[in-house]
Amino acid sequence: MKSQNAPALQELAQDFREALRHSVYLVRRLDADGELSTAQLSTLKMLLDDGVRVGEIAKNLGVRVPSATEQIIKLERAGLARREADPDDSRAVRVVLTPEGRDAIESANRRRNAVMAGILESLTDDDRRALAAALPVIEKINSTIQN
Amino acid sequence: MKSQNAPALQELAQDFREALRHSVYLVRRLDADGELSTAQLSTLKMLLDDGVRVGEIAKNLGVRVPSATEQIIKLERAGLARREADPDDSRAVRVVLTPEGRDAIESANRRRNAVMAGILESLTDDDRRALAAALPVIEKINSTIQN
DNA sequence: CGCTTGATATTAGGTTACCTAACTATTAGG
DNA sequence: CCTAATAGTTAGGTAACCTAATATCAAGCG
Repeated sequence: MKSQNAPALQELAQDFREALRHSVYLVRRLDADGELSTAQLSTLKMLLDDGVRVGEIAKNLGVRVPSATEQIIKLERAGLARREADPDDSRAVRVVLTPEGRDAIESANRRRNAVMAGILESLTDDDRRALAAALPVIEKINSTIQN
Repeated sequence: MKSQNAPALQELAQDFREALRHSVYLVRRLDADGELSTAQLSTLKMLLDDGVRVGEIAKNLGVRVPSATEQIIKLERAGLARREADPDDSRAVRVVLTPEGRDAIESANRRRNAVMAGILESLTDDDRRALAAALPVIEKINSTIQN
């Protein structure tokens, strides 16, 4: 079994990487609607559990702390997030969503989900089932970024 | 059935977009090994069918022509690709891989596939099966970028 | 208590990869 | 033949990442 799995693993790795690499461009296109950039939406979504520290945002996104800071400053200037002092640790900063930020997530998602739904609509039921079954797996793989 | 599918479609679109957005960061990490950037590997791979025009590369990647030109110039300077005059249309340019370019694809893929295979190894057989089943679907979705 | 070590975040400066607009060269159609 | 469309490049700008350096604060230890 091992000797049968080993080559399949390599091939799966190759094909999956290829698919993800292509998806990078798809995401860019989907997000190029002038609402929120991919990076800003990703950063905003981190704030849905209230009061997140900058370092955590960076870790969860898989970027360095200065990159997270930069995004947060942009979100703050746009009125979508706010930085507050951490009561427990005055080195730290707690980033919170503003109501406008919450709305912005909603709005960007609505529009982009509609576009994606339009694409998914052209698939077969089997295709959609296969996709749905793989999503938890993909998220499991994505979560390895945090280490 | 339609009325049952409609909400599921929205939810699937949302979840899939979320997964892909996260994957953007995973791909960035995987490709941050100093070999070839994501953009350069993607551009190089376009050249595997020999003699591709700049406009086609751009279209297939989902970027504008000047962005493709920029990548091609970098690849050319690195000795990985070459631009040749199109015999049929002297406005056009045919981009071809050099042997070094072919090697570079090989080498970048080998290393990164190994990392990805390591991640996939920690999954269950069912997970890998689900992932494999979804890959053609994802590529089908990705291919909508060209329009 | 005071000092050093480590952690948290920001600032500064640089790179990559995209974009639009403007330009050059060539083809094709009326 | 001349105008309109097409292919590509150049110029200039922006977004999002990075590393290195800095300022602040926390925590442990002599």
